[in-house]
Amino acid sequence: MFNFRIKHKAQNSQARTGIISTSHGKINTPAFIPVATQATVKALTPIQLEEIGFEAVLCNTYHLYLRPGAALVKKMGGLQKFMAWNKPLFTDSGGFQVFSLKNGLCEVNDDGVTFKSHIDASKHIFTPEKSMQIQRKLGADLIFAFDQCLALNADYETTKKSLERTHAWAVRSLREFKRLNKDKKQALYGIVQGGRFLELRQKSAKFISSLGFDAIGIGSIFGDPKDESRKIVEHTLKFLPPGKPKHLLGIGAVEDIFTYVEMGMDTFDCVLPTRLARVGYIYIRPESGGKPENKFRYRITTSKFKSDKKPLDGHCDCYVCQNFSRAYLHHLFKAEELLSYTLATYHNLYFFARMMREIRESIEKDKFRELKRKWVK
RNA sequence: GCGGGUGUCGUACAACGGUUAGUAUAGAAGCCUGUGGAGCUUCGGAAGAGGGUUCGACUCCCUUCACCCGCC
Repeated sequence: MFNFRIKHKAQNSQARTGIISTSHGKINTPAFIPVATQATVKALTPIQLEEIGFEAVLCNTYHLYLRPGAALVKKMGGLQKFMAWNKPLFTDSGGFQVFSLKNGLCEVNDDGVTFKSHIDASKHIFTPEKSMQIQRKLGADLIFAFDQCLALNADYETTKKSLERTHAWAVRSLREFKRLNKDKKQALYGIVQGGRFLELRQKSAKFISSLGFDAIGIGSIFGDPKDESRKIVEHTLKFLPPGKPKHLLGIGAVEDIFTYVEMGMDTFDCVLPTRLARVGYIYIRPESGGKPENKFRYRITTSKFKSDKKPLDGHCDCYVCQNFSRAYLHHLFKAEELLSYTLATYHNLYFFARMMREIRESIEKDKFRELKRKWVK
């Protein structure tokens, strides 16, 4: 099942709150979706994710297809059962991972993408149909059409060609999805591409909207340069159906989230808080000095924290900040102790969950602008 | 005690009688937006001591000190 209900629209911006309903429960939007690449949000248990307050995570089709394999996941009862996450779940289509494979490990033609596994260099092919079949076997509630991701600096002709391909793949993805999804268990996001060209983005937005996807994702936005990314998303949104959920793929810088929530985006997935946690970046709230200039974070590994008794963030009420000092986290990172990953990830994700909760509350009280001003000016 | 060997960044190793003594790792600082417990960038850091040979010694010689191995 799938349903999206808009709860509240802001008065002086496009920001809104809503609820995405799936077979595995609800997602209150705007929401940040942590990435669980290999069917795990690295270093955390599902119980911890729930405790932090997340209602959905996103897994990667590319990784799970290569290992342990979609058939195995299906045999184990589906992704949710396999990873003990009994809540809404997304899978990415594999398009981006294939795109980001290094030094020509992949080759794209109109049919699909041929690529070599980063694990054992074995050869594989992804087509829109194959991506749908794999995502069906994995069994996530919310899945993505197979698209071609492109670098933002690609020239017009390249982008145009790529967009035509993505559109053809969108049609094929949807057709295969409908064939497989007779029981309506899953919902499919179409993906808008078009690189840095507003004209192509517009064309893509209109085309993808016309196909009848359950929801829309916007792809190939990389956050920087900010002005350009903002213009692209803003322009794209003008041509998308207002009543459908909109997901911004791969975006997760704090400043960007405020920007795009204000424009009307509903969900975001990003590796930033988790990946950065693993190398010692700690997010801090504005009350503690977090601001766009420092990207709301600092590095706990710097030697000045060696004997700092304070919590990671003095204005954070998460489990980590209530119980551990910066000195302890600093030590764990220096000693490469496993707990460092868990504690830093827990804190960073808590930071995001709380921020999103505050964003939702502010929208419903018509105070999003004030909250945004407090965070990003 | 005798014989042999080795002394080079914190650690492990390298080269060479002649520009600025190299590499790895550790250290310091920074980067990461649909993969990355990985990776990348930058910086700091060394000839055991003393003497001799030589235009010039980390390199060759001597003394001394330290450590290692073997023997009694």
